[in-house]
Amino acid sequence: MSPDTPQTLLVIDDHPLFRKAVLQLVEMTGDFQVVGEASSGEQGLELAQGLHPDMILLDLNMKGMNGIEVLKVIKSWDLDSRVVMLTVSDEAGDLVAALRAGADGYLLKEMEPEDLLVKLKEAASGQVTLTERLTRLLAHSLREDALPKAPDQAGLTEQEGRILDLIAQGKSNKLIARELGIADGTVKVHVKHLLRKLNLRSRVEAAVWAVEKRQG
Amino acid sequence: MSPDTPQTLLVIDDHPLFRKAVLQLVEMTGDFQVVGEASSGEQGLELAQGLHPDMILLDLNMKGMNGIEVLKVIKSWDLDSRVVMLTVSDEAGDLVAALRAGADGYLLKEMEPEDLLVKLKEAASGQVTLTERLTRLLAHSLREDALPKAPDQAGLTEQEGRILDLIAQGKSNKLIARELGIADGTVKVHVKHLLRKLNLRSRVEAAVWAVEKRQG
DNA sequence: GAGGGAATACCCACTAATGGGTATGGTGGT
DNA sequence: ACCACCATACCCATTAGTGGGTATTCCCTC
Repeated sequence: MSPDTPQTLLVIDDHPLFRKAVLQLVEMTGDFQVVGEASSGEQGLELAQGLHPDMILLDLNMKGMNGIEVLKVIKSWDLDSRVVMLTVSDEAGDLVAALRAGADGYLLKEMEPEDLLVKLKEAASGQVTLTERLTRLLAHSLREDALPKAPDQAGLTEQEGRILDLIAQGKSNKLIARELGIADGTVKVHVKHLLRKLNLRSRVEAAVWAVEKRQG
Repeated sequence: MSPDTPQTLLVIDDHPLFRKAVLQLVEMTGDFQVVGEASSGEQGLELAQGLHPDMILLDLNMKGMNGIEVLKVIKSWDLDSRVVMLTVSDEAGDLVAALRAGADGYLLKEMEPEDLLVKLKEAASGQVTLTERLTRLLAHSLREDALPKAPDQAGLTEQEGRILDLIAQGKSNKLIARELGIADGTVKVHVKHLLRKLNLRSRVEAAVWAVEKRQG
């Protein structure tokens, strides 16, 4: 946490030109010292394990192992290297995946070099750093996540509710039909309707949702 | 989206002193016009429905209906009011809940008044705004979410355990295949095997069983 | 070192189950 | 009379589950 001693840095990126650019940028100021460069995920893992750098700059899109896989392995080692993802992707999914896997930062290559440096220092001091736009992406993706998880059972009719219960017991349409004394095809119609109302795609999703709601 | 006309603002907070402070702060500049104040969630809902304000400042911790409940109701109405949560809580859970429920911002009462104003304007222009520290909290809570995954179902191999987990998330064989990078015929084989080992008759039963075990 | 057994992954072919569409009737309530 | 709910029927495409077979790898044992 002392900003006095330069932080050791490992750069993992399969684009040599980019590695060189980072190296130049980062060593101009005295804040970081690049102790290693890797041109692939596999090589990066070796170096990370050998060098225990304070920080690792990790490209997301690489040939061979992609950045998320590399990140997971590094985090599973429990070194205390901070790992910042650096990528051209502004896909919400990639961002969420990276954070779930334990990334300490997620920055875009298209950033201004000065900003990049600022963000790196933030990450070095233990902060999680995202760009403004990514923060928005994140919030947005959370909401998308939330939609299918927030079905409103209020919209279901009694019969649909009963059938949902039976689905949540793992029963097939045929069994449900027998239990309710109605035709097999009728059950299918009700299932179709309740899936629509709950905004779900299959009886398995319905079962999972119902069980989680029942218990959670 | 025009920053020319002042945005109408509704403040919902059960602390009168705080409402007054916001009112003063916000009306000093010409950016917002407070068109209503509510001292409870219930009253806030009435006013929101009647006034259709451009923005709603909503306290999270209130007697009676809490802020999240109020937020959900407002968002279910599909007015196009932007809602910014304002709270003393820096609990990650509250933050995530607010974003999932559709909050357009989440700010802390302990912020500097000037910063608050800046953030409000950001939110007014359609951005999602979080403070720096909250961004970190968010990232952290995502990681916590990621942890609870425990295979090791008795008798199941690793792969079978992984696939059972995915079934318990409601996924189809095709999706599972893509996620694991294997053919979907192979997934079927694993499903067949795990159903046998667990003495179950369908993936729905498997999903129910896994979810119940996970939670109960 | 040769077998045997698990685990993984793939293939083919076949049946059952599921989900979507459309359509027809019969209720009961407003 | 209209509307929501329920029940049924039929058709169609996709998905899921079963059975058989082949292959490779790794590990254990004789």
